[in-house]
Amino acid sequence: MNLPPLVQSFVLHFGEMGSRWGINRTVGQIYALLFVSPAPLCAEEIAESLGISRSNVSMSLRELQAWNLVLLKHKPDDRRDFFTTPDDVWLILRTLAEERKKREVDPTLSVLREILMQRPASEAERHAQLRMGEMHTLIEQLTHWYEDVKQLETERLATLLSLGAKVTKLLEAKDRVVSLGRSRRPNPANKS
Amino acid sequence: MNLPPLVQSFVLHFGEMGSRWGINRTVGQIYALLFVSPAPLCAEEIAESLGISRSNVSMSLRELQAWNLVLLKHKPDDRRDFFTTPDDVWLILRTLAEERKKREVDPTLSVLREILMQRPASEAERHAQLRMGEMHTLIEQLTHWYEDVKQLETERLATLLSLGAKVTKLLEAKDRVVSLGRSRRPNPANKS
DNA sequence: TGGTGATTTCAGAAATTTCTGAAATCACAG
DNA sequence: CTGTGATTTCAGAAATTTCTGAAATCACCA
Repeated sequence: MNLPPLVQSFVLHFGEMGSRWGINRTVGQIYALLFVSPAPLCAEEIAESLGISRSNVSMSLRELQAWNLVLLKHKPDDRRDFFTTPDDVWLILRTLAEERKKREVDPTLSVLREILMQRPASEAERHAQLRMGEMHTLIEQLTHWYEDVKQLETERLATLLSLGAKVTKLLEAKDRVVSLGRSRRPNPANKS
Repeated sequence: MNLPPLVQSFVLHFGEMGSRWGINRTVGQIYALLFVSPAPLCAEEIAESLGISRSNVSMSLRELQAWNLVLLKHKPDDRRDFFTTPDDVWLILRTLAEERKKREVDPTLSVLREILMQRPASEAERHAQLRMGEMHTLIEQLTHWYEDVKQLETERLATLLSLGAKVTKLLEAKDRVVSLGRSRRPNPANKS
């Protein structure tokens, strides 16, 4: 591997991290390299910089493309493909979230739903179903929240983030104002 | 593997999922099994139900303990250890978040900070640092938000979730109220 | 059509991770 | 102490994942 020291530390760290996720080391390294490169790189350059085989690069790029994490660029009069990452880190975050949801959350939800449809044949199964029901409910709540906030423009999303828990203060205020007298359900956020 | 069919599907799915995360198949399966079991299980029973070796169970339980994901129980007059998961799925979620942060986010932040301290020795390094700076900022924002909302009681957290993007409506309302007479253009980032 | 270079595929090699059984350790009761 | 059973450790076996080089494919040009 033949890279400026700063870049090298970053790339190596992402390699490590990659293997701690589902992604493998090489994929992580390639991504990191593309992320910090001032200009798009072609496969050959990547193989060169990271000291890995050309074919490995090809397979790993394919993986990254499946994740929608890289962009393809072309230079005039050059038929090689060049690769980058999107500039906007928020966009990268969104993509990551979306893809992980697709691969991890959605299949889990569907397995849970399927199991919950079935009729338990024993006491053990009945209890198991209850537990899975709890898990299912939780995941659905999280998913709904995600589907909801992912619609927000980045600027609003950032505002929301920076407010953090302080929004609950707002909620209390709102409850005081809005729900004079007629709250249907005992709502945790309106201790008056 | 000798389990009621519903439980078996669940356990197998979590095994798959486990390997898609950093956790390995067996660890995922054990966790799933404990999660749905009506009563705590001892290592022997786990090995038995999943058809894996006793020593494998021992190592995997140790891994789960390192993640704070299992609880140890004891029966009177029995010196074996029995294992369960917490009842409260929200608590499980919190633990998971905390541990993943500890293992994935914190080290990344610290690598980034370290790199950002250094003085770039070339144009390429200068650009790389800029990019890493963007990433660092984003991760910090997310982390702060997390540190903030994780303090909330579960009930409040749930309320917040269920509101989702609707809180931005509140924010707008608040902006209208607060900024009466001040700047015309409501700036989303002007919390006092 | 054949030539050129870029890219992908894929079978097997290499590396890594996971799993096991045997031995070691531990905790406690007699 | 000594015996008993539970638990952990760990070296090597087994399984899985990752990586490579050679061959195949592709896209374009003349």
